[in-house]
Amino acid sequence: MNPKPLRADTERTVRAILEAAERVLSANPAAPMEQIAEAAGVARTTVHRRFASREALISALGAWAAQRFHEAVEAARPDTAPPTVALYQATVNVLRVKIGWGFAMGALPSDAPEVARVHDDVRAQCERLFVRLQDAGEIPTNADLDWLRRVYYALIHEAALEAPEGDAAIDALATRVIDTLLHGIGASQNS
Amino acid sequence: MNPKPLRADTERTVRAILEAAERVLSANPAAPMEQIAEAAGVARTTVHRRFASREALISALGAWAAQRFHEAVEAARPDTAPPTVALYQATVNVLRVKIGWGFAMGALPSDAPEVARVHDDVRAQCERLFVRLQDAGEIPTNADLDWLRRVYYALIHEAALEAPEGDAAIDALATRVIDTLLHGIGASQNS
DNA sequence: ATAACTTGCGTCATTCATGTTGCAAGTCAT
DNA sequence: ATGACTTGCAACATGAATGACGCAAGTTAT
Repeated sequence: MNPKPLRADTERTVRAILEAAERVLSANPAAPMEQIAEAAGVARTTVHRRFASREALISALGAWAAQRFHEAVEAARPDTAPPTVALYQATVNVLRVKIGWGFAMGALPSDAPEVARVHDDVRAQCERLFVRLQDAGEIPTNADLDWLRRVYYALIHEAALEAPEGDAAIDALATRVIDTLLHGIGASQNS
Repeated sequence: MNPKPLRADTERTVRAILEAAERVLSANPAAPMEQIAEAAGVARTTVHRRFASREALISALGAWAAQRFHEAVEAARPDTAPPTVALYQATVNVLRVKIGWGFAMGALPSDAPEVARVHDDVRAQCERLFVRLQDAGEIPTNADLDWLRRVYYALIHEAALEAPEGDAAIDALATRVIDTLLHGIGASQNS
């Protein structure tokens, strides 16, 4: 997909800029390019060299996050692994990405068709997984799958705000999300 | 609270501007004042006459929405009505406000202490209501009340995106929110 | 080692949003 | 009806963000 492999130099710079953009813009979506450059430890002109315009940077940020999102779901093998396992693994993986790239994933008006395509793909995978969960008897067959998916996204979004560090904490978070999704507030599940 | 009662003229203009700001900014938070003025059907200078700066307008918008939010919860008598009734009524009322003032309520970095105070008040009312629901046996006593409240907010936020018109639709939405909150995805409650 | 590339810095042009003011015409309250 | 207030319009001032250059110094790959 990349006809010309980037120089090691360049790649480091691009990554630094994207990470800085996530950090700065999540605090203030209207932050000027200069703040992003400063946070990335580069000159403002360098940002403009890598990303022609502010819009291009935002767009690239969205595409980058969408890619990580897609990888996170793929890694859970939602179409082949046992559905309850896949749901748990996908939750953990997506939580990780969302904690680090929350702005780029959520508060971004991504009008890019390429990004929309990835999100549609993930949505389709999510819905297939829910159907598999229904077949396994984990979800009632009369459940509204669209509402289910929206609640699932919303719970992940909410949980990611806690932004814990350790693996154990993220496991606990994922467990809580799935518990709440399937059984609502109340006693934790004893499976 | 208002030492000088506004002229009928002025009040209409102010309301039109606030409503336009909600509409325009929810579509594009960085929209220039001119777009807001246009949407309100007034000249740009008039907006500046009523609100000294952009920041002042945003702040007033947040304060206005916070007020409606507070009224919505108050009207449900959360401290005196039977807790399940209060929960339902508060959900319906807040959904109404949130549908019309979603931007001002949610996507607003309200640093104003006055607004923060109102939100804190509502949060306290919400938590008292949850305790009453625990006492009534509707919520397990081992529930994490903070997580519960955050999920409740998130579900209302998500439900409000459907933005239905009729009373019946909002009733259905509130029922779904509470059902999901208490029992998770699955068969609807048969109370 | 060398050729190609990248970066930082200073500089400049341009565009755009914001905020202000004065005045004529219209609206409101009493 | 009258005095006070509000609005639209046009014009102006200002500041900030964006984006583009060229050049000297440093880095990378082969």
